[in-house]
Amino acid sequence: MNIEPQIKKGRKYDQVVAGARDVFMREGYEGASVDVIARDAGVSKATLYSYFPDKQQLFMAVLQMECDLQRRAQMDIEFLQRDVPDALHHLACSMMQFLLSETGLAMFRVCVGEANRFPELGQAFYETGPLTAQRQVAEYLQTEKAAAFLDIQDHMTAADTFMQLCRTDLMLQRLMRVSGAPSETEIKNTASEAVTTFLARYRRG
Amino acid sequence: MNIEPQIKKGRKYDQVVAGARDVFMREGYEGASVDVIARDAGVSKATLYSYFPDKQQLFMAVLQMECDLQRRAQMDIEFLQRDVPDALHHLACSMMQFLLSETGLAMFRVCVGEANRFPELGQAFYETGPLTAQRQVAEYLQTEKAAAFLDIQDHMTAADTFMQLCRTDLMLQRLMRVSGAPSETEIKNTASEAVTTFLARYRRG
DNA sequence: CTGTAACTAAACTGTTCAGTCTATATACGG
DNA sequence: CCGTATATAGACTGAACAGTTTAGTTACAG
Repeated sequence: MNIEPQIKKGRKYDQVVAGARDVFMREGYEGASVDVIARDAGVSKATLYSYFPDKQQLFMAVLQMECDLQRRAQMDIEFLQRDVPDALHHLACSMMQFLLSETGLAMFRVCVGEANRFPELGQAFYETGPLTAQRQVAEYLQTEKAAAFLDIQDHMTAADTFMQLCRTDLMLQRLMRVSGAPSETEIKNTASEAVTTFLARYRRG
Repeated sequence: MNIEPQIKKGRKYDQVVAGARDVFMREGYEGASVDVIARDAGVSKATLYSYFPDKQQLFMAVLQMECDLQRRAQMDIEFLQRDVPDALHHLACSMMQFLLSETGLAMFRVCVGEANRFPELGQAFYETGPLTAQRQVAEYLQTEKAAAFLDIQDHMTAADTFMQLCRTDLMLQRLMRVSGAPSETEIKNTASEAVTTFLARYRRG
């Protein structure tokens, strides 16, 4: 009888994925050696290979888990009550917080870097990550409250614009290792900027 | 006496860089083997190593050259005469054309993927690529003609917004290998969208 | 206490690849 | 036509690393 709900067989599954997550995010896909992953996960290589047929499958599992986590975290719906500009600002901040975090950047970096060699990887990431987020934003924009305030024809395009306005130069600089983690106020200012532009475009009347 | 201006010693320098360019852009940094580069460049491995001390230096040279090329190409100033919305549309199109091209994507992909292991690489790319482009846009926005039409406080921020509006979901999809090359009209539509939003925010009055 | 399933350390295999080296060939200035 | 510069093919070294195998250990159910 098991008390812990085991996602898959064996007690060390989570441990393996957690270790893999760390190493992949730190070193990228090619840079991460399976030996190091096993060591970091506190698990033997043989055990690792009893859970996953190969390195690529392991990586996909990590990615899937990471995207799920973020999706669940984003589902903060307390912000539906605020008035629209406020809600958008809140949304922009939480989006940027993730995009600019080490984890968010690392995932993006690895997927971008490896998309050529593993197209299914890039596609999986695109769908569970950015596309899902875009859908969530579009959904919000169709809310009664938002629709009363905004004049939008194509909700997916508008959502894309909004997200794009959150991915500013700040993100590029972090991606390219030009600068370190941005301050809280930097994020807030950028978010305000994004909301201002978005509202200039889509505010009703 | 040489007729061709040789950038560095030896007649095969350009050949090596050209070959390296192709392979790196096709396979990424790790994926590109030096043997393949040498073969593709029509040069022996020993020759290659007589020009460059190691793989990384070779890669940096390729990157530098590519950025220079694009910078020079962007310097199309015939568009200064058009009225502002037209000029912006033109600019957006030419920007997207590059960002969405195989070359543009490949450079971005490799730099992003490798920025962790080679921080100086990411920084070099950021400066010779996106930052330089941003400066050019900001410069245009300070033109008499543009300044008369637009109400901008912070030109670099405005330039960033403009560029960001050009890097839409289209680019993300291409980066992640979700879709193939976009059609001319897709680019034009997206550019129009970007210009509309930009003008909504910054048009004077 | 026993049997089985999961786990372990570590050696092993086969491959890939950066970078070196050697012995040879071509080109070109003087 | 000679001598040096540069080029060539391809063998070689040494390291890294994915994935396998083996022989032995732990944990736990019954």
